[in-house]
Amino acid sequence: MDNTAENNQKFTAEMPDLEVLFELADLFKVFGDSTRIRIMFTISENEMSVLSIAEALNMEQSTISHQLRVLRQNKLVRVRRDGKQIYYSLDDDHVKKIIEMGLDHVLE
Amino acid sequence: MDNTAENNQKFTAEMPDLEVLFELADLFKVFGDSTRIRIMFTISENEMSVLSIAEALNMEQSTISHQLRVLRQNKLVRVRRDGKQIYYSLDDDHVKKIIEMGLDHVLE
DNA sequence: TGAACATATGTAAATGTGTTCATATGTTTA
DNA sequence: TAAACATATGAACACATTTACATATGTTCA
Repeated sequence: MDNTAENNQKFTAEMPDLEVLFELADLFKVFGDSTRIRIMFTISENEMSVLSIAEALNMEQSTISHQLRVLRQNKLVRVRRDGKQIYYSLDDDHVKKIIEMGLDHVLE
Repeated sequence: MDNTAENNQKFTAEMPDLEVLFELADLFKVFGDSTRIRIMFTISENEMSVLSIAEALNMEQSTISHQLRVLRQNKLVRVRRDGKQIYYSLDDDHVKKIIEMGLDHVLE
């Protein structure tokens, strides 16, 4: 059984509970903002402090902080404090894969 | 080179142009609404008419029609007219895979 | 052709979201 | 401890989104 068939089988099972569908939509909502997408790209290779991210994207520190909170709440980033700075990085390869699937669709 | 490494390489390449990032965010925005997610599940196995979808989800016909337009504009559904009815189905396995990746994250 | 049916669309109301400004919280170091 | 710095948070505004209602458009068939 190849990967595609496996995926199809999984997908075409019964529709998940409404609650799960809401969670799913909420997850995608997080990816549905260009600032958050840019943050995710920015911290995809190396962890970065909040100010560095803000500078890299040329946006307000508070804007980035607000959006990092959304990413945090949805468990999409890892957080590490070192002295005054707080470093953010992407949580796992899962996140990258979701973005890649989207990129594939957009770029085709 | 295994699949994961391949994906990482693709992902960690330079950040795409701003324009692409906007498109990417717009794509995910489409997945970020529970009504549209439910529609996508509903038509994932068999094509369905607009009214059937509306009945299946117990929502107004116009609501479904509005959301189907969003899905259409983003090339996520296929459309086929047969007489008075218009049948919608998911466009490709791409779409299913994006949803599955999301489900994996939500269900873990 | 006209009535009946299926779908699409315009509009308006309610709700949600992103950003900024001001400020609070937490950490370091002089 | 106080000043300086990094980050987080509350509030307000502008803007976007979802939905429902009313109605237009398009198709069939009597």
